[in-house]
Amino acid sequence: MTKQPLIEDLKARGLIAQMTDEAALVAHLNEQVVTLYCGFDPTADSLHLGHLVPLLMLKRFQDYGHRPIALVGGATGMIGDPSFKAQERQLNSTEVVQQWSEKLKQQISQFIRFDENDGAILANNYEWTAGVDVLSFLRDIGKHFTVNKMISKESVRQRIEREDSGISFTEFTYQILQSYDYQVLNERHGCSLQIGGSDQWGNITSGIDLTRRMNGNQVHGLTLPLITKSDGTKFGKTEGGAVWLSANKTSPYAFYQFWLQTPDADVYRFLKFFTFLDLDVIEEIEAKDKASQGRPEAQKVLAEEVTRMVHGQKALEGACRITEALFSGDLSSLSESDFEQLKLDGLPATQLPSNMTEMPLTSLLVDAGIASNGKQVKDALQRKAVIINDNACDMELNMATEQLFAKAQGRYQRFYLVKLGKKKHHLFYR
RNA sequence: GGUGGGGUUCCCGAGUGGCCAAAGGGAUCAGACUGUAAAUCUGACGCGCGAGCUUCGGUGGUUCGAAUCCACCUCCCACCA
Repeated sequence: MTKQPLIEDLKARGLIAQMTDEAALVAHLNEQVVTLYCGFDPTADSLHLGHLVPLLMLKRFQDYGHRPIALVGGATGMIGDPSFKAQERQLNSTEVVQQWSEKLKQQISQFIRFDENDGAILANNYEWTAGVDVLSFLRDIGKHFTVNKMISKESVRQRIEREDSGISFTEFTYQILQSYDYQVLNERHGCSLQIGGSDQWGNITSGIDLTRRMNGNQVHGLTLPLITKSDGTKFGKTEGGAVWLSANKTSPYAFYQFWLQTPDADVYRFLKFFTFLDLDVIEEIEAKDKASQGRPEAQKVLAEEVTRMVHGQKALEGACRITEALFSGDLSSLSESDFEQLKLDGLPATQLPSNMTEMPLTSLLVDAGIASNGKQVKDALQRKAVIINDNACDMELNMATEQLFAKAQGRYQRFYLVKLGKKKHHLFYR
């Protein structure tokens, strides 16, 4: 296989924001199997899309023969990274952080091979941080940091200079902890490269300094760009908040839909960021899309690739089945078992309550989670945007829930596909 | 501990006795147009189908009436000690 050099590929994909001495790093990567690490702090019980790029980055390195260490921040997660955060964070309890750490470990193992002899390492910094006593910490580690330097970091500057917020000593110390990780990993595993989001640059360079001072080793750093959207809104968010990698928090179907709705202006960039497709393949797709009128193929490719990677082939097929059924427009072709299958595939579904006499349609839909409040439903009703089994409803029918969901109205007497707007679908059944 | 400045609906941010469910912007949702895209335009945006109900850090008070005035408390920030 004639792959182009790793760094060249990463550059071409737009995946590098900053790196320490490029020539030295390239040479280093060419000479040997490099052990590199990236940290993931447990700030929730699942990783989300923001973590995906660095995670895939580890895999990219692994595919090129290097050895990744995925570090779960059981210790750093207890402290909270202040980097570019406007406000002090709420501390989580030890138990919660540990629980979350376990969840992250499981997720990370889906992406990176940890099973081989010379393979990757899954570590938790709690292991070497929890037992350090204060005096040792201050004398052995703290002595290598000057406050002057710590204060001048761009990542904490706004917190220090801001009028309306400060920074606790706890969070201020974060960079020391992360630096310590690098030093320990260098010592134990010969780790010589740390990667992370571009907000991590300050923490990474701190760690490089500490490693040089304590271990006498010159190590490297590389950061990835922040993923932006062309319209300036935040990437990775939907109505319901973050898009999670856990199927329990974001269903494969919702995940697939998220990618399918990628704007044209972003989709080719995202293909480079989030898939392992070769660059010339991506270019080919782009060229083809440009040549053809109408709807591009790229979103579909993106959605398929990423959903398969995160949730697996079976889940992808389920997501496609739902998509096909809901957006092809023809409900009448669905058999009774098709409906059952949609339910299994993860189309949001709710059993109808037994008594709907007094229940407005708004309440039913809000309770099912289709809309967050009745006003949205009301608005939709007024615009005839609520559709039950192909029949548009209006405001007059709001109190007629019982007859709307009467047996005779149901497909096979029991299925009701409710559409709110063009994209929100929900299955009711009895 | 002292002095000063703050805490408004998801976010930013106006409002300083009635005209305030509270300007404006952002985010979000829906409609038109499209390609489940973008841009644009329109509407919604505390809760409730509705009558109506509950908000402006907290508690009390002044007043016919308070987000707006007073007291106390609380939290945040800056400077000084």
